[in-house]
Amino acid sequence: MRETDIEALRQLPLFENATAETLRVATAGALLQPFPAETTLLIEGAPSDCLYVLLDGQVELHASWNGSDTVLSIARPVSMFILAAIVLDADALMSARTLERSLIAMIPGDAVRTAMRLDPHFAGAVARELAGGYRGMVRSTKNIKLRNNSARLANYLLTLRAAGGFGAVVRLPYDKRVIASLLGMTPESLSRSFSALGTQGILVSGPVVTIRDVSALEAIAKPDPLIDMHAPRCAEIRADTDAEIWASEQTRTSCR
Amino acid sequence: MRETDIEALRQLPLFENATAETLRVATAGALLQPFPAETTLLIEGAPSDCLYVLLDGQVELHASWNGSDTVLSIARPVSMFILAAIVLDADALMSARTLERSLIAMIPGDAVRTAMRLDPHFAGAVARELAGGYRGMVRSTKNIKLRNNSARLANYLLTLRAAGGFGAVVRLPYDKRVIASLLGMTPESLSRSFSALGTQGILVSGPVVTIRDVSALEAIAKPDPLIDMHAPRCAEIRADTDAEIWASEQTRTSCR
DNA sequence: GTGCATGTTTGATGTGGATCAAGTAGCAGC
DNA sequence: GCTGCTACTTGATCCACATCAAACATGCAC
Repeated sequence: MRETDIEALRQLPLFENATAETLRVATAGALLQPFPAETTLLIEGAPSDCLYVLLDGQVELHASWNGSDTVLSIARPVSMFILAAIVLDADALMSARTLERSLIAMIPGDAVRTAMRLDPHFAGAVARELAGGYRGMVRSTKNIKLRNNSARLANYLLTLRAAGGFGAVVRLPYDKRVIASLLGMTPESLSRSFSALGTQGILVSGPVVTIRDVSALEAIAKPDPLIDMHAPRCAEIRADTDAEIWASEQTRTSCR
Repeated sequence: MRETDIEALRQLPLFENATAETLRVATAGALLQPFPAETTLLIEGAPSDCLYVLLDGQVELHASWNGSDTVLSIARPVSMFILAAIVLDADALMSARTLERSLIAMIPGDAVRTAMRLDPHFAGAVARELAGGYRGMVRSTKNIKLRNNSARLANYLLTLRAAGGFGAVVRLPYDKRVIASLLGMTPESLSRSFSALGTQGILVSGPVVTIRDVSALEAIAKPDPLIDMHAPRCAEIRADTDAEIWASEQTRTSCR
């Protein structure tokens, strides 16, 4: 990777405050590579050789069992994935697939682990990143175990609205079938849940959703700060399951 | 806490290889306290003041939304909980409640974060612990999103069997209603799932389950190493969601 | 434009599992 | 023993959601 490309990695909270030396060690042997859409980068069960950093595009993280498949998270720039597997040098638990043409940095796992050993501050940053990811998964589990399809969809729309600056119009960031799987339902059920929301002032036109009555939507969603990320925010969502980092960052730095 | 009590914390992978100094810093101001059964230690949404280490007993980690409640994990000795919240100095996402009389060490969060800053090796141990917890949550999410009630129960029984040395008889470690919630179903459904397994050579008598035909059970469970922890193991399960650590440890040390 | 693939919606139907309700078993206290 | 409490089971019913199937849209290749 070129020097300027490596600097791009500083957009990650993980490398934000890293010393030049740590960044050099951590990214030794890293590659920057574009991938076409619909490309499988990693299959679950495979050893995790390198940490992936998504610089541009979209990557779906999914898993399968017994012939069926579910989307666990979607990475959006700039974010990384399979950090946990890298830290433990373990097999990946998810598969990764590009949804669109994506620019991805691949950092050898050894380099990351070496940097953790050498730089306590970096190891701390890794720990905070993983803590955020863990909490994202806890939120996701609560979402799935406690809420029904309508409530999950309603909260998802509120999350998008918050991420998009609280406008009345939100744009669905990926195909509805992907959203359906992410929300733990079938595409048919998502479609029906959308039309059920039609009576509550939600208009859907392709990927564009218009929210005419936020309080009606909230009445269905019953949002909860311990599950959702609807709070006013400064940064964009980077991935559905590791959005915790900025949430705590934000608290500390008062949205600056 | 007394010197000898602090040594007990070394049973945690987190402190296993910590220097005496790090252990001293990390546990500064820690308290050791017994709690009666059915005691709420922590309510979700509360600031996480200290890291809890369960030395004896059982603690249920649960969460609620809109009047309903679900068990997310159960901590068994020796394990810790709410590490992620401590690392980020964030509000707890789960409530914690003792299921039986429990002996618990409470370590101030500041001390843990200070130790992370001072000792890179300790920060690395925290990162590995969190990585294990994250992966446990990923497994749990896959379990819930991909499998039905029967498959979840069947795999749960296989997990207990593996943890108990692969004997034909396993003992349910907690009340069935707790297991039901942990597995994401109602007590009624758990009861019916158990009786459905009766035709497959599973006998249930109170907390004792006899597995007469493992392959029949496996045919229902379709166990998957990327979801379950059925593999032969040396250590006991410490908690349902952070059992990943020993799995990787074990790989490295060949079960020694 | 036509043709074809892919994604989405709509309709009909089925079912896994929740809910509601009653009954039973186990156990502590007396 | 009896009483009361709690956990669990069993039965009847219901409903949220999945499944199956067909129609409909959208976009692209040509």
